[in-house]
Amino acid sequence: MKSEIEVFREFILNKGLRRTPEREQVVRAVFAIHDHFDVDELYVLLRGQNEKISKATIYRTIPLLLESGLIQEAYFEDGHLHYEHIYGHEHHCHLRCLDCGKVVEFTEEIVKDVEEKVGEIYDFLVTGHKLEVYGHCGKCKVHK
Amino acid sequence: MKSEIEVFREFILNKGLRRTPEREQVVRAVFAIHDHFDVDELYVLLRGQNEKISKATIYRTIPLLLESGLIQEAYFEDGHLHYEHIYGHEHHCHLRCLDCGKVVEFTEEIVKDVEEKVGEIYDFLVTGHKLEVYGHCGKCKVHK
DNA sequence: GCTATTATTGCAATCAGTTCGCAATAAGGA
DNA sequence: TCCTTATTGCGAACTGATTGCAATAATAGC
Repeated sequence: MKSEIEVFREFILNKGLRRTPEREQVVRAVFAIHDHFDVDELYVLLRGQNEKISKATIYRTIPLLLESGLIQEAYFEDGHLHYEHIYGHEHHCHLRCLDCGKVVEFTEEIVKDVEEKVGEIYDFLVTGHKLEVYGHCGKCKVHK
Repeated sequence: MKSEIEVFREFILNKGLRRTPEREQVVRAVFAIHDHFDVDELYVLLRGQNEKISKATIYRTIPLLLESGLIQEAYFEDGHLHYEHIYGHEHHCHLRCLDCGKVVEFTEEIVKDVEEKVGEIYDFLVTGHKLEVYGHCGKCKVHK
């Protein structure tokens, strides 16, 4: 299996874009975080490694990562989007605690069937889904 | 079944808040739009009816509508959240076209089972879910 | 390897959506 | 009817994200 950097380089090449150290730093940071992240976390991580990268560049790199399929939007919270890397990971859904914000990942094959069924009914070429289940986690639900 | 205004009034009363014409205008606007909406659309609608309401008040009313269960967040797009009224409507999911932005609503009972199952496994008190299936609609997929 | 072309970067200015401070207003209890 | 204080509207402020521009650096052609 290709590494994420290889996938990214192929993508960049195919699009006729340029391979820059800044973009690859972002790719590495994204795959160094094994959790959901936002732009600011990437920025802090890279700056902490003495990488000289601007936030604007990170913002400009995000759409490339989305388009190349390396990351996807995970959820919107605290006024901005959070992402997660998906390359090399099987698809999963999120279970979120409305009180403490804890997020658990789970997989559910049956949603694939829903995708297929809905796509047929409404004549869509379905490419994916996002399922978020929410409620109150074990710790938080005792206070309810 | 209680009307949305009645539900809202009860909520306001229970919270010890005050019943104001501005808040009720927002409730009416929300239920006058039979589609997804954002804050600006509410504002334009209300202003078009010569209602003198400020955007700040609409922003301040949204959390009340969420908490009272009259509306829910539908999706994040174009840099801001979009909502939909849910009181009096059965739960539904969204099928979205990634190209033209078209949104189709559908219902899928099976997701309820997923909720239950996942809640048990991870010890969550599940209160709801959000499922968004995306792809390319009939019109847009021909260009792919 | 060198040069020319032009995509990319960093910075600061800008923009859009949302929140906040504050004085004026008005809801609801006494 | 009066009093207390929540709510409103306004504009300023804030935040996340985008953009214009000059400097830089990646690629293609020689």
